[in-house]
Amino acid sequence: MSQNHARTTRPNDLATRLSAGFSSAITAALGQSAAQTDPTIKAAANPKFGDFQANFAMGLAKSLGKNPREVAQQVVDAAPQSLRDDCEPFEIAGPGFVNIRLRPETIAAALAAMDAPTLGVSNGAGAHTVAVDLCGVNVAKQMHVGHLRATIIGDTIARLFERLGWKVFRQNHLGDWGLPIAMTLAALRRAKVDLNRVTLNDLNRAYRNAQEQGRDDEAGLAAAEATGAGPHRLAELQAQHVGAAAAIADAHDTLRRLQSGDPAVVADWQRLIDVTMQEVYETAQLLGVDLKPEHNRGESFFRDRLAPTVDAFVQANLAVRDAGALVVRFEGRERPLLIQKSDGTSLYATTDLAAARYRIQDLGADLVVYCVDARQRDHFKDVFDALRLIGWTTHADGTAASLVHVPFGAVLGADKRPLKTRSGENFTLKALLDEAIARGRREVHARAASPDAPTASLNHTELDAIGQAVGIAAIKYADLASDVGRDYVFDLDRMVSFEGDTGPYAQYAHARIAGILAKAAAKGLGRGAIAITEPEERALALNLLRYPGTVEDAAAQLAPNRLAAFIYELANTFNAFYQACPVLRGSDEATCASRLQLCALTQRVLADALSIMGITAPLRM
RNA sequence: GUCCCGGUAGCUCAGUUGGAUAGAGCAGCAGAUUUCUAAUCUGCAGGUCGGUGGUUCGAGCCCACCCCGGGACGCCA
Repeated sequence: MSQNHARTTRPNDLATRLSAGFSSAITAALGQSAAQTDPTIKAAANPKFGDFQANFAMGLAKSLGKNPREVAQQVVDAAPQSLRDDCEPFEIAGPGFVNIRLRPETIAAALAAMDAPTLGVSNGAGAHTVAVDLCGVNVAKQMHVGHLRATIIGDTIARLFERLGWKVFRQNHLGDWGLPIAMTLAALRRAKVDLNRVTLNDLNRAYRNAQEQGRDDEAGLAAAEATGAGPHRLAELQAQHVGAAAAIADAHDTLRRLQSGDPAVVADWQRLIDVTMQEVYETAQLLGVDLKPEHNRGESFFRDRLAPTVDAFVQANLAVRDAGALVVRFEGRERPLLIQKSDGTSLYATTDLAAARYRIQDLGADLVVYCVDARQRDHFKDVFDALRLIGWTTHADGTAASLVHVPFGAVLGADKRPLKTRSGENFTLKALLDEAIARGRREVHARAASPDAPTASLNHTELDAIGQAVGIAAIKYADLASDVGRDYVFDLDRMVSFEGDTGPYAQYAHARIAGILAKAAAKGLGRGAIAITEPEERALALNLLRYPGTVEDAAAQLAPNRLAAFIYELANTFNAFYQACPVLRGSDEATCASRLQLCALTQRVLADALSIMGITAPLRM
């Protein structure tokens, strides 16, 4: 599951350096038999234990039949000079922990090394390729909260890999083909609707109506007959039955004409896609998500690959007929994967198989990530297994691609049930975003009304822009900050309350830094070498140094919440630093220069981390 | 019925190779402001980590069983 190729060796990383130092110390002290022991360097659980701790001694002592504290002492005594130079004298504590406190010069040097355009994040220069399945909208349907998650989680994962220098293919697997679209298209054409003047709302309504028209209420008819419903009700249901049959026949006819390339039908179909996608792109832009027409790889893109896909499974004897349908069976699993319906048409699994093959073999993806609703867990498990059975996960050079479903949970309302409007419909994404932006703007305007607020001099338009950034950050951060696999309650009050672990809190820390740097620039104050003296400076510095490793971990684990946790910690330690360590007032020139440098680096890291989540950081708020 | 995911403070959640006294935020209480942006900071209080048993020097984490909640289970996607 873990994508280890997202991790690289960073010799400048402090934990990496400590780990290497202790490894050689262990070998020197205890011989080759212990050479494979992981020093297990971790950030200290508590600042009073130092900056890092090494936990190797207990396990090692166990296997050697020795006292853990003695083992720790032996290893510490054998520490190479480079390790001694980096650290204060080691302490052995508790059952055998080695407490590690870095010398301030070590921290300062590491910060100086990090002060490069990359901020210490390694750049694989396109050595690896990932395809990220995201967004997944359906043509003629409004985006709702489910698409919010598929879109922003996918975009963040894509950005994580981009930041690490991977070649990234965003894949928007549109629902733009098949009977549902044909039903909508047929209904619109029957009604002679002018498709040059329709909005997505119109399409959405047509889609719903078409679905309802097509719903063949045989069960209702049977029940009505059985319970002796009145003749009026029976006639109604019979009419519905007949109407549904006609609508479906029309849809099938439309689908056939679409598939055979009837120019008029194809043009109308394209128009539905254009109307839908225009709004999708607008929403993506509003959300700070990189999603454009070139990322479209919808169902229609794979339509000519479906038959060959089915054939390949049949040829390989992996698909068998069952009740007229074609299924792939798996060892030790009851549930088969259906790849062709009994009427000979294919279904979503078929498209997913074809799409995965395309991503691996045509795009050359080493890793294929699916940001899709958690309810499709079993589906992807089956699809992935089917792909492995037929061998499509292997590249021409024999290397294997990894397939990972990032299942995300539902967005719930206050009642802990899937978020719905009062009338029982899904909230459109647009409505949610509009509300969040309105809230963000209200807060920003309210604050700007105070004469001594830094934003007091800004005009209405400028404040609106900041408010929009705040509102969007509130929603995105709240979504990305918890484990994506879990459901969460959509509580706008909490998200835009601007207190605690929120996007606006991080933006605020960033704006505070920007304020200091602007004042310093106005006074002509320069930056200088960083010197770590106060505990708040040390805490901030150590957090900054964790950034490259955090980006790699978040990518390797496909876990945006790791990045969010880092952002919160950084904002938090900065605010504590801000409180305790004056930068511009009451500090001597060298301290001021050092702290300005620390501020500048913090701002860059904060902005960089937020940018991976597609969140903008205003200079004033 | 089978399978999957979850259950950690009043609420919302962190906690990945098993490590010291289980951490945050919100809500509550007590403090800090002639401010480098108080959308902040400091402190206090709050826990049978669903339960039972097991493995281990050591378990929120690993194993077994059970309880509770949610979800998925061939011709929708």
